[in-house]
Amino acid sequence: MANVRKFDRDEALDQILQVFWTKGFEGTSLDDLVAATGVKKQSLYNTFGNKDAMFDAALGKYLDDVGETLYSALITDVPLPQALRNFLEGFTKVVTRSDTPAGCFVTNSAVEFGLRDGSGTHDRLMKHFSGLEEDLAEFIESAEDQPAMPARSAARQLISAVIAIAVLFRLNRDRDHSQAMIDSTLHILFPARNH
Amino acid sequence: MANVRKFDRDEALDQILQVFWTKGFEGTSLDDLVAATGVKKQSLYNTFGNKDAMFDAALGKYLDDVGETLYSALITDVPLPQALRNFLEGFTKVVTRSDTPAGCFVTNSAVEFGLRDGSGTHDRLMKHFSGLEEDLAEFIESAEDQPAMPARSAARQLISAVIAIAVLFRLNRDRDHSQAMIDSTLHILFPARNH
DNA sequence: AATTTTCTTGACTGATTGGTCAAAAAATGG
DNA sequence: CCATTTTTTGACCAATCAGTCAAGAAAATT
Repeated sequence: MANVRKFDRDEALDQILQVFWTKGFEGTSLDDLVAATGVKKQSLYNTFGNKDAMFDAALGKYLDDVGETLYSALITDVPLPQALRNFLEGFTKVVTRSDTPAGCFVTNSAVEFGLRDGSGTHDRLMKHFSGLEEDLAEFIESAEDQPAMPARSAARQLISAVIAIAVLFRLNRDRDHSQAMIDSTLHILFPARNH
Repeated sequence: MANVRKFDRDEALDQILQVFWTKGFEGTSLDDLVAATGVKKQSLYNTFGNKDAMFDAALGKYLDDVGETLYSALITDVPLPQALRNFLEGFTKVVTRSDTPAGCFVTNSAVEFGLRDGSGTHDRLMKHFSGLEEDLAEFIESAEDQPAMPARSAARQLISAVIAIAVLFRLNRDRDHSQAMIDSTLHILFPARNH
C-alpha cells in the first residue's frame, strides 16, 4: 500500500449512522455526512461507495451493535420472565439513550423503505423482523417457564411492544412511558406474578 | 369573485396526501405533487401555501378521515370487547387497504418528525397520540365489561398494537399477520373468552 | 532518492430542489 | 361590453442535490 487513510473508518461510519438515524435517508445530504465526519466527500465515496452504500453500511453497523444487545438477553440461563425483561430493557435502553438519536433506526428505516419492494434494504429489514420473531419464539418455546399464550404470539407481542416503544419515544421523549409499556407487556406475558 | 378554480381542492388534497403517505415529507418533491394532482405549481401554492402547509393540510385530512373511522367504533353501545375489535379492525382496514398507501400516515410522520421538536407537526402528532390514549382509557373505564388490566394499560396496549400493525404491514404486506396481531391483542385484553 | 500507489483536496458537473414572477386567460360584477 | 379580480401558465431563480474529475500530497516499495 501507498498512502494510508487519515481517518478511522469505523468512527466515521458511526457518525454516518448517527446522521441517518436522526434525519432518515432522504433527509440526509452528503454535505451532512461530510460535516458530521469531518471527512471530505471523495474520501467518503472512496471508502464506502455511494449514498446507498453508506446507508447500507450504517444499517449493518446498527444491526451488529443492537443485535448483540438484543440477543445477549436470549443466551442466558435466567428464568424466562427475567430474560424477556432483560430483552425489553436492553432494547429500550438503546432507543432512549441521550447520547444517540431517539428511536430505533431499524423501525425508522422500515417506515421509510417500507414501500420500496425489492430494494436490498427492504429485504434486509424484513428478514430482520422475521428472524427476530423466529428466534424469540424458539427461545420462549425452549424455556422451562411458559407464558400465558403460545410462544409465537408472545414473540409477536414483544416485537409489537418494541416497535411501539421506539416510535412513541422518538415522538415524545418520556422514559416513564417506555417503562410502563415494558411492565405492562411483561404482566401480559406472565400474569399474576411479581416482576 | 373573478376567475374560479378549475380543479377540485379536496380532490387535489387527497392526491397530495397519497404522495406524502407513500414517500414521506422529505421524499416528496413539488414536481411529485404537480404530477399527482395535474395542477400546476403556482396553483398549488395559491391554494395551499408552501410545501409545509401542503403537508399540514394533508395530515389534517388524514386525521379527519381516519379519526372518524377510529372514533366511530367508540361511540357504540356494543359490548366492550366487540367495540375494541371494531376499533382494531377499522384501523387495520385503513392501513392495509390496497387502494391507499400501506401503513399509517400518522405513524410514518411520527417517525419522520419525531426529532423536530417545536414544529407544529410534531406537536400535532404528540397531541394525537396522547388524546387517543386518553379517549381510549376513558371509553374503556366507562364500559360495563372490564378488561384484564387497568384501563390505561389496556389503552396503551391498543395503541401499541395499532402502531406495530402499521409499521409491519408497511414493510411486509401480510394481512394474515395483521389479523393475528388483532386477535392476539384481544385475547390479552379479554382472556378466556370466545372472540 | 525515485517510483508507484493510494488518499486527499477542491473545483466542477448537470439535475433537481423549493419557491417566485409576470404575463395571459378566464370569469364575474357593473 | 368593459373593468376588475383571480387563476393559470411557463419561464425563471438561487440553492442544493448526488456524484465526478484531476491534480496534489503522503506514504510504502524498490
